[in-house]
Amino acid sequence: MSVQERKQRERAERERLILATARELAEESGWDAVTTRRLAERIEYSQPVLYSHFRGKREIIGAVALQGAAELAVALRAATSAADGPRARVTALARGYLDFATRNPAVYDALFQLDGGLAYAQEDTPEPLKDGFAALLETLGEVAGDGVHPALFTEVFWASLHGLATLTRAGRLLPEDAESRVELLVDRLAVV
Amino acid sequence: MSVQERKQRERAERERLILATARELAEESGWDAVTTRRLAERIEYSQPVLYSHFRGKREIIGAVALQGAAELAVALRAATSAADGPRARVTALARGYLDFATRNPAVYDALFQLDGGLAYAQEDTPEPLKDGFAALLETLGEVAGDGVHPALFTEVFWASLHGLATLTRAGRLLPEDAESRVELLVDRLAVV
DNA sequence: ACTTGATTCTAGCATTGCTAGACAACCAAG
DNA sequence: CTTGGTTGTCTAGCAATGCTAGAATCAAGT
Repeated sequence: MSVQERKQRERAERERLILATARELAEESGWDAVTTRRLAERIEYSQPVLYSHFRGKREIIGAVALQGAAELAVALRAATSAADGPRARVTALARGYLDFATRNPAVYDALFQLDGGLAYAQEDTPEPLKDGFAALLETLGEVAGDGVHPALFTEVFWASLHGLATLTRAGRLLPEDAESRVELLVDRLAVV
Repeated sequence: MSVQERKQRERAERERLILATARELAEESGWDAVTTRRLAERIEYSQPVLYSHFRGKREIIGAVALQGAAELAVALRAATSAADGPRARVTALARGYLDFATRNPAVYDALFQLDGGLAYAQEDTPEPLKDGFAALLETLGEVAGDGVHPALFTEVFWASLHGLATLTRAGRLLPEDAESRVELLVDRLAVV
């Protein structure tokens, strides 16, 4: 048995290596640069090995997205926990979210821009994704306002953040006024 | 001279054909399906002809994006002109925007998701893009609220709409509650 | 030592964006 | 009409992509 166990361990280790390398490559030069050949070369295996772990490139993106969702949830909870009062928590949440998108553009792309073959907003949505949304909901639910469904409010707030994040990163919005935009958004949307 | 003029006309006509076909193909099966080979075949010319009109695929996307920007501006002005009062105009604007994104997903992608090699939010930004933003500003400037820069407010509102549009289309938000989200957004962001 | 079964690699397919160089069509001058 | 040159278009090909079939290799158990 121990032989098989060792093999399984090694296999799991290699899978981690693949994902870490894919992410590294993507953050370095974008997901377009993550070709199966380059990835295979970096992990010092041949291409077909990748396909023994993942169905294809899409599934690799999906796996990175799941990692990212978990990290995003952690980052959001860390950001809000330091703040006092609902209003301050929402501001911290917004800043934390945009910060995450700026600092991990490739992971953010995997999560919300690219096709990783994941199911969103459904029953079979993977746990990390649900938890990411839950992290948003925890803080935003407090400021949804009377008669407004917390989940609906969270969706709208999230969409706004997402819009700011993507438009800024795509050069459609200048980064200078990022902070003013966040303040305006929180001021208007959150009911305190 | 008339010979040259005819040739120029024919050339311009063919350029229109290329763009219309690219757009058609993109709306049919997404921009990934718009390959230079398929495009060339549809217009019944060989691939290199495309490169005598555009530097490459990116520039074709950019050209479609410019068309789209002009159409979006028209659509937004048409939507708002029928509404009475600032509040109704903003609602109409939001609906019109999301409608445009839903009805022309490929064009919307060319405009705001893909790289068409265009400059945004700068001096050398092409006129149609500036005008698209202007169309938003005309209606949103009215409801920015005291002490809030109209352009800043427009950016935030636009980002929210963009977030709703992209997340919905990518399956990250369910389309059922689209209308509720718009109402909530307008209610909170617009100062009437 | 040998066989068997899993694992990994080499080599290749079809498709992509893009381009060089051959070829043909056309127009102006003789 | 013929010729010469320009302009335009096409054929053929490159390197890179995602993915896969089948050969080669390695390790485990007898």
